[in-house]
Amino acid sequence: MSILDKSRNQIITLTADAVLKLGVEISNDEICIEVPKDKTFGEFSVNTAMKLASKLRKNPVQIAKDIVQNINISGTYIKDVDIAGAGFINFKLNQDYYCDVVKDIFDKESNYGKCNIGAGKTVNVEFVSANPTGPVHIGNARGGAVGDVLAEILSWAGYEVYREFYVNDAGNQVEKFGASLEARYLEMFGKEFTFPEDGYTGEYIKEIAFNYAKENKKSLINAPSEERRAQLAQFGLKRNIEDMQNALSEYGIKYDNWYRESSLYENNLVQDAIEKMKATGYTYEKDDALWFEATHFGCEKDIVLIRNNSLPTYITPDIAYHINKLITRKFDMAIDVWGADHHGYVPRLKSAMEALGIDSNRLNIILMQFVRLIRQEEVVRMSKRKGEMITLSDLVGEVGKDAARFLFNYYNYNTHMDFDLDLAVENSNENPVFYVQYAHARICSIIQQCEINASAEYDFSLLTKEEEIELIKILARFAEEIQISALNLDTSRIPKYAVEVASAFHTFYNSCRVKCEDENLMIARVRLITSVRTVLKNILSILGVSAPEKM
RNA sequence: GCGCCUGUAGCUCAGUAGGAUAGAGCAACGGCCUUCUAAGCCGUGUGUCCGGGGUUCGAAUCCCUGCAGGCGCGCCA
Repeated sequence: MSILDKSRNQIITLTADAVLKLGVEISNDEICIEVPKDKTFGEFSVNTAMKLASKLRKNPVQIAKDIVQNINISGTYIKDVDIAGAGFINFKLNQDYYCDVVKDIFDKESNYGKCNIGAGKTVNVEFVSANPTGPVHIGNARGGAVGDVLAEILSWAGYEVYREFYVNDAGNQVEKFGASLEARYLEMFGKEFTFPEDGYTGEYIKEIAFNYAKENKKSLINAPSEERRAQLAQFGLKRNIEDMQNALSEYGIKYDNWYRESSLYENNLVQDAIEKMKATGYTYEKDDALWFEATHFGCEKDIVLIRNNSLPTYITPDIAYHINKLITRKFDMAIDVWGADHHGYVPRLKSAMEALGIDSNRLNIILMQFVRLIRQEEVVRMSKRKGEMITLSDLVGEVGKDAARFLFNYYNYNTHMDFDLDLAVENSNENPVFYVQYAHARICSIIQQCEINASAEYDFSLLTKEEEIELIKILARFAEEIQISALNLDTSRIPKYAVEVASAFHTFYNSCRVKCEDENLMIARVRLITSVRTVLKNILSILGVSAPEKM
């Protein structure tokens, strides 16, 4: 338990006990602790008196007075209790609290910030899952940054986390991919060809066809079309998947597993899923197709599972995949990170889970809003059809993984964000990632120059200046930030918190000298900034952003 | 037409499971380096929280409704 939680629990206990003495029994959950906006009110406040007002038919201020009279703060982190406003009871913390926070950071070090709300639970985080018919593009870059950091946050929150990439290496898109490659292949040899409708038009298709010809002596020109397409598609998929793996690896993402859609077919899991769906009784045949009665589960329309050409639609292997995640592999929770354009698909997949008797709350879908790229103050237009797009590799090459990962996580996934390429490369102060890294580098430099003995006695009660206290207060919140982020599946709090920590440090730096005459004070302050460094380092590692010691 | 997301300062965004006087950064202006990294700090101004109703001690936050933008509503994925 964090020191912050300890202090909160004390406040809850003190309040509940005091209320009990008034002859009213309330549960601890009913006591709601808040942080007052105005610092002069103290660190925490409780609105219990106001809540009890109607029940006791008394003035909230009078109730607050009665409560406060019954509070005994001895032996706690509380220094002072006050009443203000409409009946808020305000608590101030004592120096022991601040000392213990710094000590706690020292003890836990690289584990400081962890919490255990997910202890004993497993979670599968599936993200990016870009189509292997082309490179990882910029839209996936946001999902990659968010998915990876979300996985890391959950891991810090105590979950056992498994990162997965779902490779769509089967089905319609792969057919089109093969047909597109075939056309380019034939074109290259001056043969007659027809380019498929809705085919892939990017330059990379030509490159793949060219490379195939270069690496394979055996010509496909006279092979049957079916074989030719299959050969080219398999070759292209292998290439593309390797490229995606490299690009994502440069982006700092390592998956535990690349799950192949094709393996669902190979292992008969798609057929199994169809049987399971049929067994629910919510399927029927119409127009030579197999339908799932999704309307029964609140969807607007029923869904086709198997087309009249006897091939499954996209959702069918996806149902099989989620059965595999939630039943076969028994993950307590599955998180899918998708683009916002898939939102209509969410209720369909969930309704299939419900039909199968799986609690659909175990499936959490994060919908990323789209990213617009801005260059020279103009929106960069991209067209997937024409193959004009900026890839993840382009982005990492242009702005670096640190800036990209930090900025994508800086905004909540629900916001339609603009990514300004010029700004991200500019090492300016408008770029929060540099602000945070700079704080880290600055601390490293100071610590190096102070050379204190590691076993030196330290006295944190010397850390009483306003800037020191403010800094410690913020450091104390780390585990709570992780917890809230994990509960809300929201990564954006963490980079914002990083900026807050950095800012409090810079303010401290400008008003308190670390390397100073008073040796005891110096030792205490070196310890303090070392704990700031620990927190920054831990945050940056969660974000997958480097923590430079020099800048 | 129906559904989901969004609407807060000139710009980009916070606003913690309704709380006290709605906040940061950037941009603008003015200060701070003979001493630990000025990629930094300090100070100054800004609001129809999209509009309109409602719920209550109290609403940017919850409900209803209107407006604007994005996205979806395939036997595509």
